[in-house]
Amino acid sequence: MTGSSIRPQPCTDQNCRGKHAPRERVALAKSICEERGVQMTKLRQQILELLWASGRPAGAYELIEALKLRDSRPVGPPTVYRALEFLMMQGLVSKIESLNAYVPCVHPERDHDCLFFICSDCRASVELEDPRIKGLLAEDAAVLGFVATRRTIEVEGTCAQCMEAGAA
Amino acid sequence: MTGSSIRPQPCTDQNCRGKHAPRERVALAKSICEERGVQMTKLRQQILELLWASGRPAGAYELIEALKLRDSRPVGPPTVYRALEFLMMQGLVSKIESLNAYVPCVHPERDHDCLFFICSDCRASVELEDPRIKGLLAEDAAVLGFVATRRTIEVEGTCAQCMEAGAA
DNA sequence: CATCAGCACGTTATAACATTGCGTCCACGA
DNA sequence: TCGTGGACGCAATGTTATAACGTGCTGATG
Repeated sequence: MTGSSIRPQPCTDQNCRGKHAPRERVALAKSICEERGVQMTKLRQQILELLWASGRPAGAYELIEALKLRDSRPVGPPTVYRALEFLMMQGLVSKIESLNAYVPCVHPERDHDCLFFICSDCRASVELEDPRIKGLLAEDAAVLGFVATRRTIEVEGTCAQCMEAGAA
Repeated sequence: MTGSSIRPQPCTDQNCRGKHAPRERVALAKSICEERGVQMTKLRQQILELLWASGRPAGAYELIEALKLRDSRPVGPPTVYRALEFLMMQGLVSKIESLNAYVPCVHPERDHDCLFFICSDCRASVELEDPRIKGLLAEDAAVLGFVATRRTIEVEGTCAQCMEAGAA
């Protein structure tokens, strides 16, 4: 047990996804963009909504499909990738590298830098923040004289629900 | 500073890549396979050697090219991907997800679970072990009731050499 | 010895993910 | 009114990864 000092800030309990209404998160994203003087266009917003609606990491081509279905809007890959890039720049979306998929960031209002737990079974992902890990990474980087710009931390495995289901 | 307790085990100093001779590491890999009763075939060994020779993360298709050049041996993508999968299973190679590229593991003899620092400038990567981070991840996973099987920790940025070069 | 199982690897095709390059439209300010 | 810059449309292409199926070797067993 390292059970001392600073605890992780997992949004108080572990699964924010259920707690924050997608609409509210999208509204928050819009206000953030406004503050920053950048444009939350219709396309960008739709993509963010789709990601929130999805409940699990979504690939770019899934989003293309979804946009086509949702309002018969045919968009090409570059369009979607540009929108995703914008959303990532703004910290509203993260890419899960090990899945080549994208998820909405639960706390764009805070400075992110997230840690993802990804269930190989149900394909869901949970986002967590753990400043202690961030600290250790900073420490290790300092030892190497390395100046970090981006961190990717992904843990694959089986989530609690799937463990139970599997055990049954 | 968290400068107490257990320190990372970065192979004593930070950049093993220079210290361990590729040949010796390949030999080690072979002996490990032998112990485990799995086959280090010619192809697998060649790929491992190429990765060691490369000095930086190499993509699967780069390896295909290299094999073609090296001994006019034309292999298809599935062949290379299978070999890489084997090497990863044995802990001899890791995939850098954020680059879609592969690197040889410096310490297959130890239980790995590595942390990579990747320079966006020179494209080199440095592998580190930090048991403290592993511990924190385990702790966070436990809180979620999550059973982890694989960890991906990648830090992108600029390495010390490139920082200096850039500053000049 | 025949045979059969297991495996590594070969081969073709295709899926999945991502980018380049260029053109158009539109809002906004000079 | 014109020019500028950002966002998007679009065609083509590049890059990464896998599916599906076939072949050849090796080693165990009857």
